[in-house]
Amino acid sequence: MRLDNMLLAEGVSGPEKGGGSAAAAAAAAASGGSSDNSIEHSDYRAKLTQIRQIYHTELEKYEQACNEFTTHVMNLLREQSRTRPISPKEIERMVGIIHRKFSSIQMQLKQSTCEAVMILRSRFLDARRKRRNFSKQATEILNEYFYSHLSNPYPSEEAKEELAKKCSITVSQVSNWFGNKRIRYKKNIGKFQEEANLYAAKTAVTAAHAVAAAVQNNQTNSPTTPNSGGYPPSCYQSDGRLQ
DNA sequence: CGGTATGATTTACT
DNA sequence: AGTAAATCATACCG
Repeated sequence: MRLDNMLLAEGVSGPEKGGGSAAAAAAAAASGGSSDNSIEHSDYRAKLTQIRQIYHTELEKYEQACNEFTTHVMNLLREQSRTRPISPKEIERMVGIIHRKFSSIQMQLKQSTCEAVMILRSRFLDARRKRRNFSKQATEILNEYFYSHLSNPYPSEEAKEELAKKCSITVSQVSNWFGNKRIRYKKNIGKFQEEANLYAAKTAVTAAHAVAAAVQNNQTNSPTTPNSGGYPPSCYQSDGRLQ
């Protein structure tokens, strides 16, 4: 039936103690397959797990109640069997009725669980749709990286992960940011000149500090220029592609 | 309120 | 798979 499939797909009625994996898969599926799950999704997963737990405990309760009630009725019938003949067919019929009643109750449980999941999902999607600007600190870090790698502002996967961690955002958000930044910078370099100078100066200062520290440590290495090709905004081209 | 900045999504290309 | 470019939707600010 429909509800069962839905709950199964949502990881609610799947492997009972499978842990987050099923829920994570469900979350990934819910978000349309884009598997950028990591941070924001933990909240979603936690709530889904909660729903699943409630669902299972309730289901078990109903199951137990059904069994109890069945045995109770059986006992009653057995008692009655002393006064009047009771065919096995009648017993079967009674049990059938009871089970049907309880399964209809379970259906209600499934339905409300489904509703809860749907609400949770829509909230989750809404939260995703809402845009929040990154913190000042995060943009600071991202800009620092961008302008200090202006000649090749394409962070590797590891670099993205590190930036994501530093900024407490997801890796795909870092990718988005760099995508937007690259295109917007290229589109109007002039508008970003001030910002570029600012961050160039900032990294220069930190580099100077590093050099000073190195000198103080008597490490007379030649200061490896931190890749910032220099102030001229030499527009990056990704290997052979002219702007 | 209107304009701009900005994060996210979509589309197309390689 | 990763990116450019266009576009969408919202946040932010005067």
